[in-house]
Amino acid sequence: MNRAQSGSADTAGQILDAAERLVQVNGFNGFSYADVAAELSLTTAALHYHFSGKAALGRALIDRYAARFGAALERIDREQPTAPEKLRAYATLYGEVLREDRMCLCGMLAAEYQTLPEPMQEAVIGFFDANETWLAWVLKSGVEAGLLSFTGPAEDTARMLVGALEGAMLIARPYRDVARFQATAQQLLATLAARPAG
Amino acid sequence: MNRAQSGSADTAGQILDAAERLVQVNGFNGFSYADVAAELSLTTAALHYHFSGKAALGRALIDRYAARFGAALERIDREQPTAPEKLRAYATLYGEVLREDRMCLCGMLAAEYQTLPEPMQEAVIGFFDANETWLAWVLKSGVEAGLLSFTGPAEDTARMLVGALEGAMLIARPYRDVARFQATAQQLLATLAARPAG
DNA sequence: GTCTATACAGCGATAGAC
DNA sequence: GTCTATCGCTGTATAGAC
Repeated sequence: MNRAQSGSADTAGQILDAAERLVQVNGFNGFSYADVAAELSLTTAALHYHFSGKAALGRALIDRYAARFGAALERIDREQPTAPEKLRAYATLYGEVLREDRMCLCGMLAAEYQTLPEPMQEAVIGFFDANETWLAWVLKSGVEAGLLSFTGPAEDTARMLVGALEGAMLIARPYRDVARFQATAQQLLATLAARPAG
Repeated sequence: MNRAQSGSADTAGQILDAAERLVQVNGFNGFSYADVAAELSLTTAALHYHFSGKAALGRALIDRYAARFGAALERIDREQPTAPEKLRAYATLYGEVLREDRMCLCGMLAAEYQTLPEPMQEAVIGFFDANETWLAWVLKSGVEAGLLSFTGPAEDTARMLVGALEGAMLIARPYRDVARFQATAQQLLATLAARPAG
């Protein structure tokens, strides 16, 4: 199980694995069917058997990525009891992606958004919406438990967190410096910690 | 003066204006010499007279953008007396770019970093370094004046700010929602405000 | 399910006329 | 300083054999 992260066995899965890595590193406009085919020692014609075109492949990429991310969030909910711990685990998800010299798939696609086919645009928005919804829920529960504190609606802080983490990845990657990301993540989370009541 | 922002008169400047907009919207891998030529009713051959190739054009793009940004920072230093006001003006710079449905040029190029020719990579890093240096200086002066407060080195908070603002732009653009960016910016700045001594 | 072969559009770039 | 014309390459995609 969870083969998606360690490499898929079937051809369609292998195509998705290779394409995913290529998009996360080079962008959707920076990779080609030929790149994927070469990596799997296939021809581009074989790729077209599994995915009708680049747009369909791209959409499948986001759908699988979003599903995997959703599963990771459920796992965090199960394993991390408190809101601050959930947030820390959430930031760690980003850090793990960055450690492989990748950008978040949807962060990369957000940059290229204007050039994407509409089915992909739709799925990118869905990814961010899901993240913000989950984060807002965590933030609210953290406030109720007296473990987090911030001003304004939880939704705003959720959006701030998604944006800040994506941006920290975006900038850290050219520097090839994961510590740069970690420092920002830690700083953001510290900001949300509830100060002892006085 | 400052013709760069309102449209250049000479051909080279017009090419830079058109290419800049195209890169900020579609990315470096999402625009072509043909796009720029069409927009100016020129041929791609004419473009090659002014810029030897796409790499040279890209480098010139960043250099001009960075110079303009540097000038904007100097202007902020002149016109905004206090650190919090400087930071607010800094965030406004980002907001103005976003209002034109553009991504920060170097934020966009950071996403495409791995596919960029080396002279462009170098210039992108230089842009972020300059921003962080300026921000760190502003943050330090704000702390000394008792107007800002944060924990850890000013350099870390400077990096956090650049990343968070770039990320907020990145995400706000697909939603075509400038308010989404403004909310994050405001939240970040509020975080840095010095709490009245008690 | 994968191949060979190929079509066709787009790309960056150059030569040489004007 | 801009044009026409063209080259070589890469891109996505398809037809049809195996």
